Order: sequence, then structure tokens, then C-alpha cells
Amino acid sequence: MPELPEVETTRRGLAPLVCGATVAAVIVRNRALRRPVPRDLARILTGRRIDALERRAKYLLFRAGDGTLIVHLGMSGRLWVVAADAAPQTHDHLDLAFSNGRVVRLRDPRRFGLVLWHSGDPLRHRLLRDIGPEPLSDALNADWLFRATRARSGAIKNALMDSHLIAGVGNIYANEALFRARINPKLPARRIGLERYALLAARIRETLSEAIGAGGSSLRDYVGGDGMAGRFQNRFLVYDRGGEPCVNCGAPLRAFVQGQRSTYYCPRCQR
DNA sequence: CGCCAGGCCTGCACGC
DNA sequence: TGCGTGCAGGCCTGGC
Repeated sequence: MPELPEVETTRRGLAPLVCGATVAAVIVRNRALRRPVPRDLARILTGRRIDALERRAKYLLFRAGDGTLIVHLGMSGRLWVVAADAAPQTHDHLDLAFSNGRVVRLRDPRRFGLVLWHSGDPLRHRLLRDIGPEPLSDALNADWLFRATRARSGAIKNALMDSHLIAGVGNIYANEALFRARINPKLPARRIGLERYALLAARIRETLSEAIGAGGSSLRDYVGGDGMAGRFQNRFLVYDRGGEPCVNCGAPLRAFVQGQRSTYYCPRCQR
């Protein structure tokens, strides 16, 4: 499941290969993603040059002149470079062929992904404009988290997964960051003070940065087409470890469903 | 064979 | 009335 570190790894891998390149052809094999791929995407993109590849939350932004190709990988999407003559396989829904001979391919078995075109500033697109601060930027800090949670009655774990509060923190990293900050996922967000939010902001950034570093180590394989073999999953401290001993205190980790998502935590360390 | 995770948008219910 | 918030539903398929 691509979380923010995988999306950022994808961005870093693709950027040097597509920036400055011109789109020669667009092949859409299946338009039925979470929203239909625009019918006129090929007409719009062909002949355009990619100026930059950016990321906002988990959205990839291919800046191309006065518009932007916005791509979201959902939970099973992969975007990578294939050989120009590589035969498409099942779930390979879209190819972007560039005039430099490179082909960027989207594979998304569950089709929760998204491909759309936006003319004008993509940050003002309806899906992007109300997203909270980037977790790797200084905009994510104790002041913001504290202020933005005063009126919330819900648990901190659910708040962390609200994209309007913070961009791009998914279930795995919400679990991991809360463990590292020693905060109980059930704790109401409004009851957390400035100091603990400072710690949490630091741990969120730390966890995501480490994961990006680990994803970076498999960057070559990924872009080469071997799929996403990032190594950070070996470093999860609580995620998917219900019943296992806490690395910190040895107490058995607990698992439960919170806001329709699996939560894992240490009942002794996280208060 | 049937269930269900998973991101995240959408629509609805609710309280101030 | 309107707005922010919370909650549940829906989209899909691979893997158990």
C-alpha cells in the first residue's frame, strides 16, 4: 500500500526520468479508476512537456505547462518506468510514453487510484485545496496541531488520519508515530497539550523520513520494474504486531479497530 | 468459497 | 441557517 514514503520514493525515482521530457503518446486501457480517467487525456497531454514532478500529500503532480496531471496511487497503485516494448499485464491501466523513449506505466489492481487533469494551479483543485500541512515541512508543528484539535472530540489516532489536519499520514504511520511518541491512540485529541504535540510532530517527521530513506534504498529496483521492495516494513514497531512483545517494555501489543481502521499499540508505554 | 483490509472521498446525522 | 465534526458506505481485488 503506497503511503507517503512510497509516493515520495516514486516521485524521486521518476522525476529525473520525466522532467523535461515530452509526452509522445498516452495509452489508456481501463478508465475505471476511483473516478473515470478523463476521456480526452491523450489529446490534452500529447505534445506537452513535463516541467516538474511534485507531491502534495499522496498526490503526484506532473506539472505540464498551464496544467497538471494529478495521480493518486490509491492503495495498490504503482507507477514505474518500463521498457518501451514491455507487454502490458493485467491491471496495467495506463501508459505515458515519452519522446525520449521512456514509458511510465500505472498498475493498480484495486483501482482505488486516480488520474486526472487540472488546468491551472493544482493546489487549488477541490481535492487538494483543503489538505493540511505537509508532515515533512515546518508547517507541521505543535502550534498547528494544538490549535486545530481544540474543537475535536475524537481520538488522536483518527485525527492523525484526517487529511485536513495533516497531509498524507496513513494508518501504518499513524500507528508508528503514536508509539514513538508514547501517546495512546484512544486519547482525545483535544486533551493533548503543546509539549506532547511537539513530540508527536517530531516523531511523525522522523518516522516518515526513515521510511523514505528505506524506500530510497530500493529505488533502483523499483524504477527498474521489480516493484516496490522498500525495506521499511521490516522496521514497523507496532503495525501488524498485535500480541507480540513491545520492543520497549515487553508487554504484549494490543490490536483493535478504531474508526474502521486497525490500531496497534502498547498499553503500557502509550498513555 | 467467503470475507475483508486498505485510502479517502462522499453523503448524512448531529450539535452548537 | 450554516458550519465543523463524526460516522458509515462505497469503490475493488488478492490473499487468507
